[in-house]
Amino acid sequence: MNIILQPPKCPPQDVPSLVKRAESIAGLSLGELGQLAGIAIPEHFKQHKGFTGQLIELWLGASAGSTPQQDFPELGVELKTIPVDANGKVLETTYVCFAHTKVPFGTTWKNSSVKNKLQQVLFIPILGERSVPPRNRIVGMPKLWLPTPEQDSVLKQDWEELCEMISLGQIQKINATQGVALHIRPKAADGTVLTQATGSEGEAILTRPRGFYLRKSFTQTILNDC
DNA sequence: GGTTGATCATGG
DNA sequence: CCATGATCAACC
Repeated sequence: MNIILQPPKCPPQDVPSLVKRAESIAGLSLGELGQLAGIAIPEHFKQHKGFTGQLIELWLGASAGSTPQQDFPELGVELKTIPVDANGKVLETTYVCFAHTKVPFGTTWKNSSVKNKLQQVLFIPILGERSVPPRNRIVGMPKLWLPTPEQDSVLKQDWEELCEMISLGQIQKINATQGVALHIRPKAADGTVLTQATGSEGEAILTRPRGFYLRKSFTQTILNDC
């Protein structure tokens, strides 16, 4: 009666089959998925922070760890795993993409990488708090999300405000308290990594690389709206 | 307890 | 160094 599951060898041909694949692994633990795929699960994620995402990518047939940029370019779908607790509460913010420390001329919300990434997202909740060993964390039911006009508007406002500060040379003043749904935080291997930016007088400065992240409250409303 | 800022691994 | 995948842990 048991169906022997194994990771697909090719990318899904359309969005419904992608969702179907995601649904087929819902309810299984990372340990089970690892075992079926012949992959060992780390005891903790202290040094393997991207492990869950890569395991799910494998099981859904995304380009295996090689060429990033988009998970399913043909489908226009971005894949995001998101840790939740037993009550479905979102435990972490969600990384969206790198934040340019210099805003290229002509960049608008419509052609921004943030909007591009968030056009269509398949969220896969992973049930398990930090106290739960990774192998015992359970894959939840996937949720395919397309921003509503209201959500798009909120994201657009946050993005425009943050980009305006960057272009005005105020990047040093940006912190993660800004933004209703979208905020900017450091994103680097460690504190020594620096990148080029523009200072308040228009001069070239070096600053920490940043990334755009979705607030927990925002992703929470997405997951709740089923 | 929840958020912000720091950090880890990997590939190009 | 940039960008992918995120979680850790200090701090308020």
